[in-house]
Amino acid sequence: MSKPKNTIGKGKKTRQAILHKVAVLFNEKGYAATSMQDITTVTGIQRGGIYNHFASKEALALETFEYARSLLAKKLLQGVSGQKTAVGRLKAIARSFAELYTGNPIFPCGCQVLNAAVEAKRHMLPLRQKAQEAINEFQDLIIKTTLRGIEREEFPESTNPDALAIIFVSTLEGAMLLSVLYDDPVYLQQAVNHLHGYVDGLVNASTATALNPTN
Amino acid sequence: MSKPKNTIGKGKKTRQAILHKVAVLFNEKGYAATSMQDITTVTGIQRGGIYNHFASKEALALETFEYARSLLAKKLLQGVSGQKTAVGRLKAIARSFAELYTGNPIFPCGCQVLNAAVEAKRHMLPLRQKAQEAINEFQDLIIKTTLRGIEREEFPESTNPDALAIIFVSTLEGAMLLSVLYDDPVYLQQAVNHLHGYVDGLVNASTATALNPTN
DNA sequence: TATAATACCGACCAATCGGTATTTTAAAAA
DNA sequence: TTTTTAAAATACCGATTGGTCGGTATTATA
Repeated sequence: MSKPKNTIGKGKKTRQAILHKVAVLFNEKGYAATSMQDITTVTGIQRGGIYNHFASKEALALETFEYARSLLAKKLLQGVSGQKTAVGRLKAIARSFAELYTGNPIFPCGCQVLNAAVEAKRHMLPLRQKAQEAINEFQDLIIKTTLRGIEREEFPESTNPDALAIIFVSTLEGAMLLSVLYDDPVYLQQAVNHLHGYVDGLVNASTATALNPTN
Repeated sequence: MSKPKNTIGKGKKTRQAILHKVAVLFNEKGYAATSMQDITTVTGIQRGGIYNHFASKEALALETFEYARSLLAKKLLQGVSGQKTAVGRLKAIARSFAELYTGNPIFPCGCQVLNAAVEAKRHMLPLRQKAQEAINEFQDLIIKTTLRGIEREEFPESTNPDALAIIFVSTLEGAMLLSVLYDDPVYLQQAVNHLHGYVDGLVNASTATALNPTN
């Protein structure tokens, strides 16, 4: 009656389900505080089943991080895609980032990148490296957007894209931390307002002193 | 030959030593990833000796947090004390915060408050609360300094102290995270520059639009 | 249908976990 | 000194850790 179809993997399906549920779990509890027991509970799959898909707890952590990172990056870019001007895109980046962690976020308890960066400081170097790469990617997006804004003459030549990227990432990640800590979106909102005003300030001022290279 | 003096506790001395060394350890590895074994190694004191001073691993974590918090707060205030104007004090707060985590910090691997806030999200609620209180204290310092600046007419009446405090804390904590993640002080330095320019902007502009209440 | 491959379970492992009770040692008081 | 008290070390506990492995469903290929 039913063509079995070449369903590309039924195991891949559960593998994805594991990735998603464990990504949520790791983000809530942290890697070290999460036991394999917790993982079997949240996935409904026993130890043997988990280890059939992933070589170790650490390998699972690295894959969940990658899974969450790409998903969040996709969402962020979606929120930016509508904008045509560099100013609009930069503002959308801030707004879209804030929306990732406001309301009903895909992954509660804050940004995976920040959480991973904090947990993987000296040990778990592979995860630390992945966090670095994720931030690099975020910064590159901002830098390239800013450069394009300079080309389009939205921003003065003196604008420093690297410095702007640092301020963006720092402010957004810091505000996200506070919003999670107090369970209150006001911190993220305030950060978005601040960054919007900051970008506007670059446009209006023909002599942008704030972003000149100072070191 | 030697008066033993009424040395108020020799146990208190080792207790302090434990607090300091374990505060460093927790900040580097995190609470969950640190075992009592690690603690005996770093302190040179066996399990029984540790539990003679602290009721549990969690109690030890709470006390080390409090120890580090008060020590860092003291250092921060030292860096601010020389300033008389509100502008000078706000700038000193940013600079002094950055110096806490640059060069040879007392506690490597970043800010205890941020680290605790990340690790203690849903579980370890007591630690989470302590992190909230620490941030409250930091914000209050900035808010009160700003209010004083308004009274002294350094800042226009329209200045929003709460919003300014949020931007300060967000930017500094976020930049500190990046400086730890990349092991590069440039992020903190850039954040300090940005905040200094931001404060200057408030002074010069009689119509400060960026900080108006927008929600 | 028979056959092969995959997915999953659950008992089990040595090691380590946080914590306790007891003993030994050192310091303080008499 | 002697006595008393506090601090540190030792030995040990039950529970849990991440991980393994043989066996068994389930699914895909034919």
